Amino acid sequence: MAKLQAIRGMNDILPDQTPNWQYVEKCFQRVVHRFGYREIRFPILEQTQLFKRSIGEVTDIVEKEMYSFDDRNGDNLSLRPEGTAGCVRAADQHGLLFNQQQRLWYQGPMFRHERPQKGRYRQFQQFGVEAFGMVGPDIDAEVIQLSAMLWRDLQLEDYLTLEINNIGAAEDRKRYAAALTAFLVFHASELDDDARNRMHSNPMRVLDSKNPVVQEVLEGAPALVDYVSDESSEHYTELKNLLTQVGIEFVENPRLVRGLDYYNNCVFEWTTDSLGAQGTVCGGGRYDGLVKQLGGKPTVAAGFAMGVERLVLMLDSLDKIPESTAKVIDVYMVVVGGQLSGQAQLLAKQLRAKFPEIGLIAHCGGGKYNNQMKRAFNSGARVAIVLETEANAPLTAVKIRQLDDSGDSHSVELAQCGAKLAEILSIS
RNA sequence: GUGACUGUAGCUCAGCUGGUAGAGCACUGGACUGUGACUCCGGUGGUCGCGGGUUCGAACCCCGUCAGUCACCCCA
Repeated sequence: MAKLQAIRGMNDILPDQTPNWQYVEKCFQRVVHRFGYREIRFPILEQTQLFKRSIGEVTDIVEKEMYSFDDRNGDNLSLRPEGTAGCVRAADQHGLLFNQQQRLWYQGPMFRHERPQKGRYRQFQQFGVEAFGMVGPDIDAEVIQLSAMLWRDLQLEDYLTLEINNIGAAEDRKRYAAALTAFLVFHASELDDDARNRMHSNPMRVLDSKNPVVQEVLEGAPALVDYVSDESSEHYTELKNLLTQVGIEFVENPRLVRGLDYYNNCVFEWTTDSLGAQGTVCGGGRYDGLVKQLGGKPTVAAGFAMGVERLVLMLDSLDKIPESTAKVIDVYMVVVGGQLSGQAQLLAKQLRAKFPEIGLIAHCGGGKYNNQMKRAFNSGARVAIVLETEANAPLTAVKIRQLDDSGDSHSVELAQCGAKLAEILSIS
């Protein structure tokens, strides 16, 4: 029988890595709190229909990347491929949206059946914010500012670039798409297969083709800007002013189009060149029509999502994770001789009760002094408490040894153990 | 979904043109040390990703499959 292993593209995060994740998660929670966003949690599984209607029937995500299946009732369900759809569904279902303003954040696993690659996995962690009920560009600026502040806290600001674009309203895009398709059809012979395949179904996706030949053809293509309404342009201009006022640098990328259909007006991406092919760490924008599209009362919205794996990868490769992140224990209790087990466990219990904040490992499994001391050092503990007696003699004193360079060792009576420990660790 | 490369002990890897698996680290036993050391001696540990095929014989050749890595694609 074949060895059991994790599903392709789904990673185990081992104890050596979890501190890095916790570091990122804490940073995010701190930042989000600063802006007054509240957490919302919603299911990993939803009706497939939700994603089809929000993300778009002809997007790659829905067409070929969703984990969909019929459950025992015959309902077609999907593992969520992103967070916004579920967030909107939950918020609307519970009456959080109509005539209200909401600032929400979420975090959790998303699923997309893609070929695994660096920074791209079939189960991946996303972290996102969604703001509902605010019309002006100030909320766009706010969510961007929130992300920028996270980069600052994570010391990544020098490695990320903000790209923005105005993709206009849905009607604007419809007119533009028609014009673009006409252009592409005219130049079809100069395009690659990929672009030809997409020029009818989703012409705007051709814009961010990486093929230089295609890009050259696109030089002469109609520009989206020319099809965008005045209202939309004003919104965009105002957003740029706001970003400038709060000191956030950006580059305008007229080719920036997002892969999910619900976006409109201002969209943005934070990208890096330190991650290989998966350069986008965070992406978002406005989606004013989505709530209505999903059956709710019209409610404007803006938000973004970021890939936590990519952030952790970035922090790792740039060596931006603080040393202290890996939380180690403080005390390792060395227990020489099986007859001391009971007393060791009792002493450990008392110390843990007395100093709830310290981490204490009481050695289990026997073994000689040398090996236990070795484990004590390798554990990262600051001190070792050594329990050892002559054969069958009662335990009346312990040795507290500092595991730093000093190597100081103190012999103390059992009753004084706690006090001495507190003194050495400078705790009360 | 397409392509390239990779898959040998817990870890890092070696194994020449096919002849019944090796090193270092780690772990562990002992010697020496008033004691995480150093040095020395010994030990545990591998169905060579999995399944077929060719061959007297395959970790090494062929096919398939699974997984990993990177790129395309797409996106976070």
